[in-house]
Amino acid sequence: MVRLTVQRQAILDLINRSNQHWDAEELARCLGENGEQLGIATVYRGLAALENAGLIQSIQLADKKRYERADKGHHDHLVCIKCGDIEEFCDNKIESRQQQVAQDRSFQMTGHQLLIFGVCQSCSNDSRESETP
Amino acid sequence: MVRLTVQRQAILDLINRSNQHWDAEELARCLGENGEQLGIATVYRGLAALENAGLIQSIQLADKKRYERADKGHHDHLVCIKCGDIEEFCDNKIESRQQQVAQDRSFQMTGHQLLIFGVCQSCSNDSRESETP
DNA sequence: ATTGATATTGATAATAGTTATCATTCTTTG
DNA sequence: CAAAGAATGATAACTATTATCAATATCAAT
Ligand SMILES: [Mn+2]
Ligand SMILES: [Mn+2]
Ligand SMILES: [Zn+2]
Ligand SMILES: [Zn+2]
Repeated sequence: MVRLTVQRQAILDLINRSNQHWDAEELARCLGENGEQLGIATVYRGLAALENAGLIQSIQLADKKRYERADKGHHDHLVCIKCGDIEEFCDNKIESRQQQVAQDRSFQMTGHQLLIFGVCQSCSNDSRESETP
Repeated sequence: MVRLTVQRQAILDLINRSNQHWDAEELARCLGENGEQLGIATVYRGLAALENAGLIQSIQLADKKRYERADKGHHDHLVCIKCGDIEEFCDNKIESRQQQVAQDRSFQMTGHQLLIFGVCQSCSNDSRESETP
């Protein structure tokens, strides 16, 4: 299993204390600001190790990977194309239909990722305000 | 609307004649081998322009974007983690549940992407053969 | 505790996919 | 035809991530 070095523990603690979806750079910066400065390569390796161990989870966005706490369990995401905000949801009907789809094709599913893109509530309020009525 | 230059027409034709999920590099190489050599930047720009116009569609994988015919309409994908093979499916129950999830949160959905990862049938056959029984 | 094997770190080079720049070459429009 | 507007292609630049490698740290016996 993973060796929980001070560096990895720092990464894990920060992620577990928060509710965000962190990218490697943000994480390194935040740790640095809190006196826990670690090399960017160590952050990438630490994140990979922690994810392998199931201690954190991630989502792959178009440009970068983002990590979050694993104790929330599996869920999927709504991504706002205006502000980048990420909301979460889990729909059991969707989850079970996916199993079915895979089974129907003799495809041994190991995982999945569902991203819903669009405009979040707060962003659509913002644009409504600035309309010419 | 898009200007259908000879370069873009070549890209579009190749995609429309095939059933694959092309990345920019593959496309450029294949065109080059068929006497339609175009700069890689032109390929990237052409793909973006054609997609904007709705003439092709794409999926964003972890490492790169892959393009395919648009006339098949929307569908989602099963990606084999062994051989990279990409299968397609469309499940109306999943599609409608997504609408519901978005609506419930006042999230204005503009699109989505569902990737199911796992081992395809042919790859799981392969590994069964090489087992010690 | 000492030693030797193994794993981790951090600085930095390298890689991969993609976008930006810019001079040149089409197209379109008046 | 001439000016304005796009598109092209070579290549530089950029971003996220991985590879390299020497220096440390940790582990597992002796
Ligand atoms: Mn999440
Ligand atoms: Mn497809
Ligand atoms: Zn938003
Ligand atoms: Zn396969």
